[in-house]
Amino acid sequence: MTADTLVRKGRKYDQVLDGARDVFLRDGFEGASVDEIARAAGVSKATLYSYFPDKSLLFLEVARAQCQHQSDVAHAEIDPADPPRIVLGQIARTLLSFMLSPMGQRIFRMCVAESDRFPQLGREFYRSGPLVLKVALVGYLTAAHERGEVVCEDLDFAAEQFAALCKADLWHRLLFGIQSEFSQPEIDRIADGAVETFMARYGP
Amino acid sequence: MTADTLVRKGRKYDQVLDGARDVFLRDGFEGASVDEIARAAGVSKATLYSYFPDKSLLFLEVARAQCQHQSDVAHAEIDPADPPRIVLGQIARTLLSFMLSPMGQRIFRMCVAESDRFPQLGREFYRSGPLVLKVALVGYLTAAHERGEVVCEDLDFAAEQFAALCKADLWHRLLFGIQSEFSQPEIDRIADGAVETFMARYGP
DNA sequence: CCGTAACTGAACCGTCCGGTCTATCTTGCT
DNA sequence: AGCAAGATAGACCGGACGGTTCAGTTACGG
Repeated sequence: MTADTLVRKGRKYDQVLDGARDVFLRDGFEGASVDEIARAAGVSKATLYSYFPDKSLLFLEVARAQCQHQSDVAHAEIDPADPPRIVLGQIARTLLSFMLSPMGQRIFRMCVAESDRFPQLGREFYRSGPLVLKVALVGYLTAAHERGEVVCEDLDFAAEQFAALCKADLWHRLLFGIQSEFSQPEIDRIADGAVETFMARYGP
Repeated sequence: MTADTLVRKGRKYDQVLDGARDVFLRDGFEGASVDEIARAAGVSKATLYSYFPDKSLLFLEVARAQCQHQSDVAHAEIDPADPPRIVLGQIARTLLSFMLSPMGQRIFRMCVAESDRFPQLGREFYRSGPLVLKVALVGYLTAAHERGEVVCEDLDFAAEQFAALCKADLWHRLLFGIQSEFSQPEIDRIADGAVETFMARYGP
């Protein structure tokens, strides 16, 4: 008897979660049928229901796991000694590549759509994603501030503005279906523009 | 016989559209049941189906009307002779008050959620809202640029950045259910911050 | 005031979905 | 080998939904 079988209720737990993640991210909560999830997971409906008492809890567990995963990824490696232009550029590119990825897009879409039905979903997503990045950014800005590399009274607000600048243009085009693929030059343009504007305001 | 009865098929057309708008905005496309729309509209299901051949077309018509209405509202009154700080502040407040309003929030949520099912929805929303505002902003910036009040090579990009700056902080809190009501000082803080940062980069 | 067209309410149909159940098969431990 | 726990397929149930139909009522123009 392995530790896994103790914690989880059986061997196919991960299969169920993986299948559910695929279908939920593709079709949303209402759009996904339990039969299809079971099929995608290669598992019978009875097995699925032996792990999760109902569809909502399965959905929340998928969302939770996905937020956790996002949270792990979001810990961008920041060297607090590097100058702002370098670090901000890295962060902008990390953020943009996630936001514009199919996975990032689907997660966001799902959170926005379902956060009425599942209020804790939006909050958890925020805490595990945007907030993590913001905390890291504020941490770095504090260090840079002490070195006089940034001049600002409200680093928290500055961090929010920087994140917002990364969402200019491309992100809305993606969200509203104007454009779905982005070239590296397009991405660089947004990232560099964000850094440039941020430094114009908060640079020494 | 009035013109209305010629164009539309009957007296209750507006009732249907109003009821449908309320229910769709509250529950989304899937979440809204035709029975409930009929009830909210004070109309029988048969009447509803005499106007619209199916639920999708009713939804699209509601969305179209709403985008049209949004487009009318989005035409902020801009005096091209005013200095940037004044105009940008006005625009920021107009944009913020719409984004943070229950209606603006619901429309956005619906567009994001349903633009997979209805690809033209996202595009129409974009064209009738964000794009209208952006065109107005670029128009003003061009005038200000010629007077030397802003210094910039890519006014289009600058306009996108300004709109993005208005979405800092508050908007995400609203979207993810962290906060639902906003005081005027909170809004002013975002608007003034957006103007300040924009002018730091693009001011003379 | 009458006829016509719009409207009503409710019953109805077929479909799909979430969730349950059962009878059978597989797996892993001893 | 044998047994218990878990997994399987699929039938099944109740209910909701989109959409249709129809007999009866209302409202309005000539």
